[in-house]
Amino acid sequence: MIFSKSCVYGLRASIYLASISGDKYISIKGLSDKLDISFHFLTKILQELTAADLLESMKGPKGGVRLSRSGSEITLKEVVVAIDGPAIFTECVLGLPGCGSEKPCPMHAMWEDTRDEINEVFMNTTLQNMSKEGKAKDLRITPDGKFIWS
Amino acid sequence: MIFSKSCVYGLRASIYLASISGDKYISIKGLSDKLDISFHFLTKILQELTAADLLESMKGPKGGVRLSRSGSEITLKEVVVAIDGPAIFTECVLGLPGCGSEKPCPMHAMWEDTRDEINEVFMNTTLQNMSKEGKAKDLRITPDGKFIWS
DNA sequence: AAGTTTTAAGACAATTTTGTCTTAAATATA
DNA sequence: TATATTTAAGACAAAATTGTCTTAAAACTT
Ligand code: SF4
Ligand code: SF4
Repeated sequence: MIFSKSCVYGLRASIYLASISGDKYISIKGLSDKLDISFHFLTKILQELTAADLLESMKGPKGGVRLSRSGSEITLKEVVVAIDGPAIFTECVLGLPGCGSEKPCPMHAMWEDTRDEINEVFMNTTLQNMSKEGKAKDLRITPDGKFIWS
Repeated sequence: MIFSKSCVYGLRASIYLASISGDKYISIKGLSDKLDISFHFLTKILQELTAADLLESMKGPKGGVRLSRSGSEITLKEVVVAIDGPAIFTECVLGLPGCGSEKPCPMHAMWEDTRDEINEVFMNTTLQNMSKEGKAKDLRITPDGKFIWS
């Protein structure tokens, strides 16, 4: 699996948050119901995104989380890096330490271009790109087909 | 991490085996020393490759493992699929079940091309490609720099 | 001010992955 | 045939990831 489950959950939640207009806080309970992710687990993941300043949170009634910037200003790469770290964009197949520097591994040449393309794609795609695409075409972001954009 | 550790170890060992000429069996103990991988763990991984008919094994003195075909006829993709399964070549970012079919996720469009490129690269690169490259340029396939091609 | 709702923090448990060890079976050699 | 060497198989342990639960702190409501 390319990304950890935490990362996938973080992406799903971020994309969904980007689909919501206004600056209201959305409760994590609501998110976890909608996205079919364990509430406490999702809370921990979103805390990482809050710590990375991608989300803002508010306690109490009317509290919850929201994007700290417009969804058009947050890239998928930022979300991935906040949860899984930058390895996928900088390292490679054999995962040798000190990659790409003086002594590469044999796979470096074959992998470098692909890795850079992954980097490009994730750096150039925003949460808004994904939420608009998903909403417009009514695409799912959960395993079951029950998810409904709001 | 894109591939599991088992998969990375399997790739390292396969590439090294492809660098050895002749049809001698190479002992797993020798491999594990050379590649700095736990002997028993490597044994288990190589058993998967043997079960997938990528390696042949022989017990007893003079026993060990060897490629079942020429390194020029075994692709990196075959090794990866044997250990980690085909998911990376067929699935995607959000890892939703039944991917790419009737109801894709919003990331499908952005990811499809990259995923197919990964597939191409791994399908078109052989163990011999990698071992020749590594041997010719004396590139490392282990974390420490002590590895020496033989 | 008191009570309710919600995130924060962290302890804890379950699962998966990674790694170790023991025993058995097969093969070569003496 | 007896012994040593090596893979096969699987039990077991350690570590990382994933998931659950409890308590505390903050913010709103009455
Ligand atoms: S040399 Fe290149 S391909 Fe090899 S491990 Fe390092 S970054 Fe990855
Ligand atoms: S729809 Fe495409 S990108 Fe989304 S999970 Fe399925 S294969 Fe991956």
